[in-house]
Amino acid sequence: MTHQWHENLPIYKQLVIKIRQGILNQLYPEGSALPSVRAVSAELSINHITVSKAYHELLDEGLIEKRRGLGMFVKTGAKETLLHAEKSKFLAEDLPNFIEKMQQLKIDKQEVISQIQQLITENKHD
Amino acid sequence: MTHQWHENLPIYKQLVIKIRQGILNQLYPEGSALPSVRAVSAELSINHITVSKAYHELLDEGLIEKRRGLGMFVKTGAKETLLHAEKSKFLAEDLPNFIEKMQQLKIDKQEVISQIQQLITENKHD
Amino acid sequence: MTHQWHENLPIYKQLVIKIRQGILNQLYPEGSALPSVRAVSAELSINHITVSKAYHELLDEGLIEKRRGLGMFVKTGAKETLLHAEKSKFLAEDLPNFIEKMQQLKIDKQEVISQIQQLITENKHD
Amino acid sequence: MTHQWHENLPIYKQLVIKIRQGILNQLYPEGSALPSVRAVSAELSINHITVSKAYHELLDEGLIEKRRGLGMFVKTGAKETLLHAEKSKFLAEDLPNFIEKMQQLKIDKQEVISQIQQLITENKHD
DNA sequence: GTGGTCTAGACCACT
DNA sequence: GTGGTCTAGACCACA
Repeated sequence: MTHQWHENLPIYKQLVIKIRQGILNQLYPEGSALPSVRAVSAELSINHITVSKAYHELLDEGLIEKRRGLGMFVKTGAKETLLHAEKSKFLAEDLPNFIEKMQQLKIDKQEVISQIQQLITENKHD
Repeated sequence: MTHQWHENLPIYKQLVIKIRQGILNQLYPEGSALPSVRAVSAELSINHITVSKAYHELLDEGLIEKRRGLGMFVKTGAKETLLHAEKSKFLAEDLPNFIEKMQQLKIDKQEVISQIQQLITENKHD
Repeated sequence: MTHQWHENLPIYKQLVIKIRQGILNQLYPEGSALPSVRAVSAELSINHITVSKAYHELLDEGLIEKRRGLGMFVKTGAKETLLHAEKSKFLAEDLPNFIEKMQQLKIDKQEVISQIQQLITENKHD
Repeated sequence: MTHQWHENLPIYKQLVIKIRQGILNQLYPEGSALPSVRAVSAELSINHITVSKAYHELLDEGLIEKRRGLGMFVKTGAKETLLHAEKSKFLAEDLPNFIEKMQQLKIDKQEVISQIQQLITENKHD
């Protein structure tokens, strides 16, 4: 929310975000192996070091672990950790920022609320 | 590698945002002069080139104008222009992003809505 | 003590160690600037990325800070932090390991103690 | 980038160390057979090649020998050889390193000496 | 001037 | 096969 200038983000950072989402989406379930550095670098046509940098960031966040000679694996508990962290951040930062901006711009609250209601009900399958 | 893409906007960008808010808040009413580059750079202990860069960005956005020998002034209509632009951006980007994130994290919609209701009613001047 | 195989350490890691010592030695007093990435890479004839990696590790440890456009600076309190951390590690890991090894190898305790006494008194200027 | 150069010795190296200690401890007396590669790899859930690598390192050090069709055996004299080698290394490397670090961190020598005295006397069998 | 990112290609250690 | 490190050289954003 705060700064969604996703475009100018360095490639490795975009990768980090994509993988984080993959963990949340069960695309990479806990215990599963991430695609190898080489595989990703080949698939996306980017340097392997760039991929490695992304994986290291996830390593530092404690979301994945290295098994030597085998590759990178999603840690057990990673999804929960992530969900928790992002939820906290959302409630502590994004929500207040959002509301503050809404007020500053004198956006009609009813318009916002109805949009939220509407979009939520559309995806009732959640 | 775990680094700052949080509040680490470039200084000049932070300045731009602060001044934009100043225009919205009437801190810098239309027609008024902005503090000189020298003054700002001294007060914030930053390079004058950084300040200059911020002012140029505002110039390019058409929010302020240079009066030779006198300095930078807020253009008439600046506030309206700004309000319009930011509102559009809010509705087209921030709101959808916000909602998407809400859903992805399965945040309870009622909690969010009630927070919005509450904070808005506190500031009855809406 | 544990594994002092300093040789096989990657260059960037050796650099990290050298700079940590520099901070302890007052070679890089708190608040002072570290030599620029380029300067170091030129002086040691190593790739600038390698230097950067070392600086990042110190950044992550909270020993140095980046001032944008200006370079890397030793944080205030860095020396104290370092000293504390290393002392703790020494007492909690190195000392016990040392003693355990001494016993396992049945090294004469008097020999060790006298060596310590001797070497310490030689450097009385501490 | 803040990573593991702590206890993250390669697995085969950890094995080598463990077996060396086993020889010193009489867990593997001279002339006795080491557990088979298969047995070790199964017990520790590691690749048999890793185990093999460890055994080869011990072979190269002359501490064990291969008896064709029977497996690996601790050589006669192995314990003595080991004790000698480790003692030399301890006195030539570990002790000086230890003392140097002690001085650099300005650790009180009396504290260290008394700890040594104490822990040694606890194990009166010295 | 500073650091940050990326590429292309090489070599190494571990399993 | 896996990841880790390094080089040489390029381009960019920030101050």
